[in-house]
Amino acid sequence: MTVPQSATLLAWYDRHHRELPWRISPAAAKRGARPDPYFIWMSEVMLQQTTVAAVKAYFAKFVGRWPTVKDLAEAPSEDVMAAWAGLGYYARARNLKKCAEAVAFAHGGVFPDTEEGLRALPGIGDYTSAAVAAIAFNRPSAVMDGNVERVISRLFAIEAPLPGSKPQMKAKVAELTPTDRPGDFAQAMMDLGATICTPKRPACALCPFNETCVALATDEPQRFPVKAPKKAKPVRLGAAFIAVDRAGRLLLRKRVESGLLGGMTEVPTTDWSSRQDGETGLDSAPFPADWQTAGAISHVFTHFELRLSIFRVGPIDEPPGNHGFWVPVTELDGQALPTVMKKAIAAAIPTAFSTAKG
DNA sequence: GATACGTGGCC
DNA sequence: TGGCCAAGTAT
Repeated sequence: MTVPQSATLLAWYDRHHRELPWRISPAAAKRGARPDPYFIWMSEVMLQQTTVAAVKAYFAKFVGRWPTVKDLAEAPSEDVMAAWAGLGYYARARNLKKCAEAVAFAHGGVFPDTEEGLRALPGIGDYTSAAVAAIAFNRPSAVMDGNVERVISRLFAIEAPLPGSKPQMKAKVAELTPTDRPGDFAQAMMDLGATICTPKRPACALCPFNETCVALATDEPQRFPVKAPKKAKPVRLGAAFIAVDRAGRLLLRKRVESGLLGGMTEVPTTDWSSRQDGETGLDSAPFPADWQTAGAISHVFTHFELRLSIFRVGPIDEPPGNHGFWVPVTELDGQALPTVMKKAIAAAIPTAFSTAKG
């Protein structure tokens, strides 16, 4: 055998597949069973750029609270955003809701069963449309995520850097994908990448492809995939304001629907680039008050690092004017607070969350 | 094609 | 401990 065969991988998958809450077993799939497309879609959206470990609790929470796509479509957006809080990439949650509404109200509650039909829905791109088509509907789509890129780049020792080499790799995936059991094949490639063909220290001795892998035969597998160099992260500075009234309520705001942390809840802050190092930002407080310093936090986003000076005041009488909405400090868990905002609050009110981070 | 978009875990 | 990484999509 000189080239990789799908049957080799499928035999490995039969014995070494991961058991995950949204999956059915390969034995059941062979008997003709299919998983719930709603579960597969939900898991795939949550898993975009996110680890299985982080997704599990959120998946259980979402399908427990909204067992069908219709339930999710009819849920208030604020509830969906609050349930997603902490998982990151919040455009996924906004699109999840839009997609559920499209399926429930424009497709009769039934997911499209083709890659093209799925691709037209909000939040579903090249990867997710192929993955849902293959896994939920057993379509022979070429499924390529970061795991598959790593496996393919090593199997064929592809020197061209990502992302430019994606079309070349996708052609290899399409060539390998079988018409029999394409859903299991897609999941097998991802399981292989996640458990054997790992970024560092791959377990090549256990790999079903170790007799045909060009990188293993001629090079260091962990050198692949070759990637374009990354850009440096700039630092942005700002200040956050923690105001508590005499009733023990915290002042919050809702962010605009688009962009960074779009649609999520925040504490009042200055903007995050104008302040020069050394200034306090107090002149940008939401209202005049006896603001006290309460430390600082740092938070790393995908493309910049944010350093926030924290100021607090209270207990105070509610100031005149509309500055947002006031929520009891004991009820913050029901809010759509992203992690960076929980850090800012915890810096000023250490008891605000049972699991404060940062 | 380049850029915006979160978070937590690992070494 | 700071950089890297994890089942990408939208614009």
